[in-house]
Amino acid sequence: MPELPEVETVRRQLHDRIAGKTIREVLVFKTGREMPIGKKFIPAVVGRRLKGVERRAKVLIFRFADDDAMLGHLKMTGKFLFVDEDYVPTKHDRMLFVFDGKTRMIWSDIRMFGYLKVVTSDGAREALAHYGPEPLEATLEELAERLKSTSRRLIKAALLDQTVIAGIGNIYADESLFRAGIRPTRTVDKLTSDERLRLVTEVKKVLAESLAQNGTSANDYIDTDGKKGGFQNLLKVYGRGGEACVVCDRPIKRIVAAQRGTHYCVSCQK
DNA sequence: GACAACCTGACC
DNA sequence: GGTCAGGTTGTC
Repeated sequence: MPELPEVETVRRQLHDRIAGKTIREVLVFKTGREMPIGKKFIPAVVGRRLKGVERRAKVLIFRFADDDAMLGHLKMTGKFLFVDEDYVPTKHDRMLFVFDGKTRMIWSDIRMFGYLKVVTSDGAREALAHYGPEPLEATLEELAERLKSTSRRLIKAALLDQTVIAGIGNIYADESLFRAGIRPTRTVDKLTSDERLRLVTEVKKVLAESLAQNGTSANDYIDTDGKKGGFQNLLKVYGRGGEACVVCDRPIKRIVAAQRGTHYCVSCQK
């Protein structure tokens, strides 16, 4: 599913529902390449109390009372879903977590790219150490400086690089560039300091606006109640190749840049 | 940088 | 049959 606004929406819901609760039971339906842990996983989590659910970049951190953690990445199609007792698992469900008070949480993942893994508090710190600053927390100056250091790459590639700035993905990279009036194919070293500042300003704004809408359900993102976000209705270029630009009416172009589908307006973005 | 890989499904 | 999909990682 997810970029920062979607993962943060899920984090808040998870925290509200399971913080303070103990994992009583785990059923594993599908393991997969990223989860060879198999037998070790269940005893590593069952009986442990969750202090809360945190987020760093697109990673969910299920923090146990002793500061060890279960790290979760949804990749493209991962979902957490709270379900009733009579819920029947589907073919894409990977695990069921049963918490205190009959709270039942499904982890499903159609494409099986995601992972859950248990780490110590040090292990969590190490696993998350390489990420760039959180765009909703860092200052504009900090964020602009991060872009400057990435030199001659395409700006689109730099925005997608989690070690430069954490949490931006394909949707918000395209939307930020449109709002800033910058073509995705420009190289970072060719941007003026004014453009870098404008771009990170729009990164912050678009992420905050999407978060306020509980994220974007452009493909199959849903929250832990199975509900869609609302920001797909406010996208200006992502997924709109061939359609008219909302500003100038000329067709939005779709190209491949940084190996990802990339959408921009030839006329509004220089 | 580009590219393949990890996987499944939807759509043309 | 081919192409595409909110991600990441490891190869040339």
